[in-house]
Formats: sequence, structure tokens, C-alpha cells
Amino acid sequence: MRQTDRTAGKRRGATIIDVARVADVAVGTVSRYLNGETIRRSNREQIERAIQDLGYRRNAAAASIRTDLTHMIGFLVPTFDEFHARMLEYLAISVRQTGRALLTYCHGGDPRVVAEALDFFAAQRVDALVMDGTAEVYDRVDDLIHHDIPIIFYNNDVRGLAADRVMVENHRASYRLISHLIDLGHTRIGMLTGDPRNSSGIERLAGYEQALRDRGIVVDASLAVRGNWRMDGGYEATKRLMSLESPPTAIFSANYGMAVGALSWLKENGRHVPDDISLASFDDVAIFRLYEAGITAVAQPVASIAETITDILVERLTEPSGGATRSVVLECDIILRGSTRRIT
Amino acid sequence: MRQTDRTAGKRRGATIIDVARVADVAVGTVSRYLNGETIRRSNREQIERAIQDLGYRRNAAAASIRTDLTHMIGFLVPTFDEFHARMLEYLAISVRQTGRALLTYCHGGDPRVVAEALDFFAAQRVDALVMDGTAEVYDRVDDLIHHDIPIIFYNNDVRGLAADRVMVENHRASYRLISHLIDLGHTRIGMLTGDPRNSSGIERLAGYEQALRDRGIVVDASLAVRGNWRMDGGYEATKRLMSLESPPTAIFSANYGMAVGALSWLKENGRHVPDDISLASFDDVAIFRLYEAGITAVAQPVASIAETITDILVERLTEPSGGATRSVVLECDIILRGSTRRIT
DNA sequence: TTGTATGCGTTATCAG
DNA sequence: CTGATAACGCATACAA
Repeated sequence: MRQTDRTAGKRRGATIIDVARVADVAVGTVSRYLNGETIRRSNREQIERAIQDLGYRRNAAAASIRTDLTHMIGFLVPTFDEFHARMLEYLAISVRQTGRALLTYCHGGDPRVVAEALDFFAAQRVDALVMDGTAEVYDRVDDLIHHDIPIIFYNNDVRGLAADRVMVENHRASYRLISHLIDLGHTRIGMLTGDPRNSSGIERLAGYEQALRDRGIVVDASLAVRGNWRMDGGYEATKRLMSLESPPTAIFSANYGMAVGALSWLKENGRHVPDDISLASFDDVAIFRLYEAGITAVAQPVASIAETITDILVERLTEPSGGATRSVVLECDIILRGSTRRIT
Repeated sequence: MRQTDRTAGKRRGATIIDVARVADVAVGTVSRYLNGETIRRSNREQIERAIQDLGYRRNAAAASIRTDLTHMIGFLVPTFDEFHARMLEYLAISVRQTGRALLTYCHGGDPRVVAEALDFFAAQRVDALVMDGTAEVYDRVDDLIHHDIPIIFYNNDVRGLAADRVMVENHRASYRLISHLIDLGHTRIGMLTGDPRNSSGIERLAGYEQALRDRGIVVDASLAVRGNWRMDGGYEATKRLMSLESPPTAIFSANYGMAVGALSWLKENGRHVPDDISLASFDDVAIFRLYEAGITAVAQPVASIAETITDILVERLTEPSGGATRSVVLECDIILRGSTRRIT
């Protein structure tokens, strides 16, 4: 019996041929059964019994080499911080409901790893690729697109590529938040910016600057300190900001990780929020509601982002292919809490 | 040319045969080149040029049907909360360094989804499966094991299965933490327990009870309230605890999510930590260091867990197969902070 | 509806 | 080291 064959310790399972033999039907019939087509009742029962007896499991790889469909979606992210983890959770669930799963790769900001990941996805023939855009990948992603692999960028865009996009209104959200700080009387507002190679970093910074300008406040370049999206970057940037001759009265962090770094420095150095300084951040997290008087934050519509991605995915994977690329931009909520207060 | 053929909108890329033809060598030679075997220099150059010109990409699925190796590791979790997200990050990175990637599935606690996931992994022929154990899966996982798919449980165990395990000392960590609370003078200590279907939930509770008993404190069942690992469960459980005739003076949460729920209820109801009540939690998170006077927590060695899993994975995937299953138990750190104080 | 036969892209065997 | 060719497990066009 095939079932008990062993080759170098790796056992090969029963195949569709074994099932056909045991059920006494043709392989084509078994294949059609497996794909949900209508089968004569008696045959179906025999096939089901054979599958049961043999412990048969369809080999998706073998099928995919014929159909060019793997039912796997590539998911490429720089890290699994709070934002990406939530994205993954929602995306994994909504994608699962379409019968697919995510092949995840975490590149940690290393361009070589990004290239490696893209090669891996190409070799695995993922049906589509969802990724947080990063500048250096233009050529390699373009290559995938030419190989007919649909790409969906989220969070960060890469301009000029024939890909779908699901973004949030970074500029506008920053603008609104900073405007609120100005309303509260702040004029020296510091910002912990993300990596300027990321479109979201650029847009969040631009929104900040525009809000200042529109209210007649000159933009002081020393008030926008470059972070790295991470806690340590936020810590260092805050330190620099607070070491200025005339330090800011409010700080806006471009993401959660850097906000934690800021809180860390402020705490270590005895600065109290919001009495000594106001603080606001992109990305809303459960704990922000509870932290002291609450942290004012920009809430990204993570669930909507994931749903939209899945919708586009399904469309791309079922429609006759082709069709213009879509670019969806979702709104964010500004959640006002106690960490931002009126200045006297 | 093959390259420009289109079938129903899906383009088929160049194959190894095309490469062989263009490079004027045999397919076997190309295959050997792709697999890093030694090739005559002139041939190698011709092959490389052909691959470049054709934009050839190896089809991993086709290879896997011969080799029975997909280079994919299944990763099955209930949620992507803080703990699992960190696990994923570390695991994705260490697994990547072995040339593999993770096929992730999130079941949200639904047994049907778990079954679905297991079927999916089996069909995809993942090289191995890493999962957070959950009681109801015994039979289906056993089935996978009989199909020679190595299983590695982490976080939660399922007894009696021929699988590898990487766990932490849940019992001992709880025990130590509760002992500390007793040292501080607490005798009525509440616990927000996890789901009793999870081994970690059982062990953390058992450690709590044992610590009490060893110090001569009678275990009051009403003080251990069942949560669900999530924030809402922690909120409700805390509410119940604090509505007791004689409420606890300290609360221990079995994970981060429920601790946030507890903080939420306490804040809403004007109870201050640690003045009105002490609080400690399993799972250490960056913000715990900063939250008010700091939250006392059990820090799981997430990086070590991921590394250990990867080591076992590599071993299972390279060794002649067979060999006794391994069961690794890692230690946790108890991080004492301001949220637990001496009671008068 | 069913059976047959061919093809999918690789790897592996074995003779050169 | 290379070439030719038989698997691998499944889907599908075609004829019945």
C-alpha cells in the first residue's frame, strides 16, 4: 500500500489515483468531486469512503501547477508593531473568509530582505501581494507586476507603479490634530517624524507644517525631529526636542512606538503630561484611553483598511483581470483626550 | 514566445525548459544550477543570461510536488494580541533566516476555523506547523502527525500528542508573583484567569492557588474569576471581583489584555493603583514600565521561545526524522514595579 | 455524468 | 559534469 511507503523518512500520502482505485471510479471523477462538481450519488459515497479510509489529502501544490492559483496572499511588512499586528489580525480573518491564507514575511527595514521576500513570493506564486510600501523596491515590484501578480500597497505608497492602494488621509489627520493644538494656544509644536522614505512619514509631516503655516506660524525645522518609527527613536528625538533653547509646549508623534519613547523620556526627566507638555500621537491603542488623563490620538480605521484590501483582492482575483488600478483613501478619527491641554 | 502567451488573463511565465532552450543546455543542467550544484562555467553564464532575458522565476509548487518540501511553516494562533504579535515577529525573522516563511492563520477561538486551518495546512503541505494549542484539536492534529507533519506547540499544550513543545514556567511564575504579593501583606488576592481550556490558563491559576496554600491562606474560589484573555473579559471580571462583599486588595491578571480591562474598570470607578488596590499581570509590555508607577509583570522570554522553536524546526526538518519529541520549558522574569505595594 | 489521455514545471535517475 | 526521460499529483479537454 502506498500509504505505508517511506522514502528517506518522508512518507508520501495517498493520491487522487489511490482514491480512484479504491472507489473504483476514474481519477477525473474524483477530481471533479473534490472541486465541488456534481457527481452521481453512488460514486460520491464511494469516493468519500475511500478518502476517509486512505486518509487522503489533496495536494494543493500539484493543483496549483495546473491552475496557477495557490490561494495564498503574500503579506510583507517591516515589523509587527501595534499597527501592523492589528492589520494582520483583521486581514487574516477577512482573507480567510475567501478561502485564502497569508504568507507573511517581516523585513525589518532591510532592503536585502525585502528583495529576498519578493523573490520568495514570486517563486511561491502567491495569488497577490499586500505590502507596506518602501521606496527602494520600485524595480522589483514592477517586475512582479509584469508577472501578473496583483500588488496592493497599504500604509505607505510607492509612486508610479501599476498597483492598487489603500491609504489613510495622513495629511489631513495631521493637519486637524495640529490645528487643534494651535486652537489650544500652542505655537511651538514639536513633531517626532517617521522615516522620510515612507510616504506616510512625509504626509504626516507635511500636514503638520501646513497646519502651522495656515495659522501664520513659521515652521521651525528644528522642531521636526526625525525618528525611526520605533521607541528608541522617539526617546532620542524627544530628548533633542526638549534640549532646545526654546523647547516645544506640545509634541506630536507620527506613530505609537515613538510616542511610547517620548513618554519614556518625559517620565524619566520629570516632565508631566499635560501640565508640563502636551502630547498627541498617530495610532490609537487601547491603553491610550487609560494612560493618565488619556492620550490624544489619531485613530486609523484598521478594520476598514483590511476589508477594503480584501475587497480589492477578491475583485482582482475573480474579475477578467486588467482594469484600472484603484486607490482608496480612508478617513481617520481624531480622539481628543487629556494629554493635550490649553496653554496659558 | 511563451512569455507573451495569455490564457484567460493569467500569463504563464517562462519555465525551466525555456531557459534550457535559450541557454542551449539540458533542463537537468538548469535544475542543478538552480539548486546550487556545480556547473561548468560557460554553461552557468549562459544560463544566467537566459534567466535574465526571460525573466524566469522558478515555480516552487512544481518543485515541491517532487521534493515534498514547501519551505513553508504553518503558524496557527487564536489572535494577534501583544504576545502573539511579538511571537510572530521573532519567529518570522528567525524562520526567514533558514529560508522559510510562515503561512499564518488566525482562528479567533472558533473550533471550526481551527479545523479549516488544519485542513488548509495539510493541503498546502507545510513542512511543519507551529501552533498555540487548544483542547478540541486533538484528533485533527493527531491526523497531521500521522501524515508526518511535525507539530510544535507553544504557549498552550495539548497532552498526549507526539509533538514538540516550547512552553514557559507558568505555574512557577504565578507562584513567585503571588508569593511576592503575600510578602507584601496581601491575603485577599483576586485573579483574572484565562480560559480553562488552555493549559497556560490552568497552570497560571494553579500556581496562584498553590502559593496561597503554601502560605496558609485558604483559597477562596470567588476570588478567581474567569476571563477570556481579552480586555472585555478583564473588565467584567474585575467588576465582579470588586463587587464582592470583601473585595481583594490585589489583582493578578493572567495576561495583558485582561490587565488593560482591569485598569479600565478601576479607572472608571475611581480606584487608584496601587493606593486602593495592587495590580500585577502576566506578559510584560513596553507601556507597563511607564504606566503610573509601573505595572508589576511576568515577562515571558519571547525571543527565546521563538529561537527554540526555530531550532527544533530545523532539527526536525534536517535530521533523518523520527527521534523523541522535545519538551522545552523556559523561565520567566518577574518585574517588580510600583503597581504592587505593601499593605498595612 | 464519466473515463481517458495529456500537460503543468520540476526533480531525480541513469547512462554517457 | 551533462543530456534524456521518467516520475510527481492533479486538472481538464475530449470523446463516450
